[in-house]
Amino acid sequence: MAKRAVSIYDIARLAGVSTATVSNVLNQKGSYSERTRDLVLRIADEQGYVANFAAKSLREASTKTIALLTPDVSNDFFATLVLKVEGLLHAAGYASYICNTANDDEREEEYVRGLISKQVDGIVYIGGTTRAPIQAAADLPVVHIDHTGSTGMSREVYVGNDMSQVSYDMTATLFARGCERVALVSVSASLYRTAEHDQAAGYHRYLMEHDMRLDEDLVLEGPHRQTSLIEAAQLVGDCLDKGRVFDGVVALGDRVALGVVNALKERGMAVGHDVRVIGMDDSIYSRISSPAISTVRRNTVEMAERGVEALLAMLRGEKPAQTHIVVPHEVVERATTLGG
Amino acid sequence: MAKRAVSIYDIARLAGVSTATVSNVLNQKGSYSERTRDLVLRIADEQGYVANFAAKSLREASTKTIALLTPDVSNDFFATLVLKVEGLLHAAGYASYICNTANDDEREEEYVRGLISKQVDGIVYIGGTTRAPIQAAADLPVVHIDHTGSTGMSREVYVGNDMSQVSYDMTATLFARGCERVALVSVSASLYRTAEHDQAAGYHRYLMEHDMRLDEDLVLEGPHRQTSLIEAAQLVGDCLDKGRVFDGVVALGDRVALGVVNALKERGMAVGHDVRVIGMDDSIYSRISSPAISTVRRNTVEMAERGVEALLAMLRGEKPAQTHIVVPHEVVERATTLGG
DNA sequence: TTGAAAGCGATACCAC
DNA sequence: GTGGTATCGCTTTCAA
Repeated sequence: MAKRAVSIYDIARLAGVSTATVSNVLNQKGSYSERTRDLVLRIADEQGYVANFAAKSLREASTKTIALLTPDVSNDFFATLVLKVEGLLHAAGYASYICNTANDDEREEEYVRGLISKQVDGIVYIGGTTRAPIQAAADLPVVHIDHTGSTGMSREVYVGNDMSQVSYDMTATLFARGCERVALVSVSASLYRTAEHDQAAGYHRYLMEHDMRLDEDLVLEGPHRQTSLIEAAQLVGDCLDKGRVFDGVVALGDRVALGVVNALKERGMAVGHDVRVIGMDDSIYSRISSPAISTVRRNTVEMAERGVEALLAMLRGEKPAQTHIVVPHEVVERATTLGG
Repeated sequence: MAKRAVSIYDIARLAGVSTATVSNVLNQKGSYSERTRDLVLRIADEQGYVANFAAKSLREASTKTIALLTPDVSNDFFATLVLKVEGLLHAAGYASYICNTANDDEREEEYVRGLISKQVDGIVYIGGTTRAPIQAAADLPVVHIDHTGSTGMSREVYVGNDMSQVSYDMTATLFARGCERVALVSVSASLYRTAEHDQAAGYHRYLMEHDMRLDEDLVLEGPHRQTSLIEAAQLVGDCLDKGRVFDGVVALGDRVALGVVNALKERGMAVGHDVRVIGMDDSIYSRISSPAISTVRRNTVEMAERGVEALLAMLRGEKPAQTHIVVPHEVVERATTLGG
């Protein structure tokens, strides 16, 4: 915003017509002669007319803007989702606000208040967990992508994987490869992703279904919220130091898995043979590791597509077909479980 | 936006005062008695009043919104900048639009047109290159962070490293460690970062200043714009296959460096001894590699701070102290140049 | 086909 | 200290 831009009035005056006609032509609504259309369009072009969205939004009660709330865009899993969601929304004529909440409820509430004031048409949560419902008279459509926590809005859609099944499949993969004692490693940075208990649940369930006892000593959880890589390495190192024995590791996140692999390698263990490891997210971390880390592909592209699709439907006033969309995941085995 | 929210009129009516008074109280402007203030505030609170920013923006010709244009937020270097810039702007009361331009001029122009229509107060380019100037009557403040290309606006500030000096220092580091034939590897994905010729320039300059001939065979450039990791590995592999000899590699980017390191390891070369490698950005890629990759820390935090500072100054109507801010960089040596 | 005018919600000038 | 009212730029209804 800076110097006064040309308005619809200027165009109207220059074209010798009314603002109503100019508006009609510009929005291809109502009716007008071909002559006036060409005239108006020419003048608008000459004057470099650009519609003022603030005015339009005020009048139409719609800003064509969506807010993207994510704990941290510098996390590559979230960033990939943000990229894709923004792209799809842009293609549909919506602009996207980016808000980094740090998974902090207070911060998030403050953001949401501001966003409602800014009259966003909808909200997309990407990753993380929300504990507090939205406090507002507004009632806007909300989509949760790989995010837990409800807002209390009347229209919300959840998109994500069946996380319990994901960790179940991870655990199953290790046992299928011959593991007998499988540890679970989770650092709180993985909380950024979604509620931890869902993820641990599948691990527990697998053990129970196969008549195995849950050994608390093999459930490693880190407290910090930074550098999950290093923290995971420490957890595993400590565990080994205490003389605990395991031959498989379910790591809740590829970064965690990478830290685990590094720690095991340092201790001289043959990863993929002595100990098998599986991570999650199919991110760059699992691919660049040596040995390459087995992981779970969670299908971010489909999540983004289904989420945006549902949001656009709600914005059109339709009722989304489903409120809980489960995107299929897929175990991708690499050297850390296949050996070789 | 959804059901009609309470407006300043509702508050005025309920409080038995005028909208002018309500506005004054809410904005702490003008004068009003303590009694009316308390009354208005109480009612506003009871009604869950939230100011309508569209109206405010229309009236004040300022949206308190900034657009962040970046080629690709899923690139972790850019994402880190986006995260930091957004945080600082948020603290200053500005919301941020996120726009992924894919470094495509046409796409970028379309974005900018929309953003001007949306009445953004300013634009921050983060990474990449822009070839086309902004076509618009609007004149808004622009900040370029690690980005090349001017917009033609009257107020713009550039923030970044001296990229020529960065590659000069990278080259110098390798020679200082005893290298005698140093290759340059750049894949076009590194173009996302900034103009390539600046980066190559330092390499050339170092060779010239030290009376060395530039060997075209050792300048490896990839054409694609994806997975710089794999592409870099191929470039280096091909180069070795052709029997070319080198003992040092300047990789324009940590991902590129990681690809190079992987390729060299696969060929059985001792990275850090037979061949030394240095990357750039001090990203996660250089740290998780084994051996750890020497790199150049480019100081994203300071870039974000200086950039936002300059933008806020311009938004206040001040003239920024400098239009070209050079943020210092720093070579970080690790195993790939130190050996060991 | 075209236009006059009301109104979206907030601000600010100027009277009182 | 308080309030009436014009105004920001655009859309839309209704009449001509």
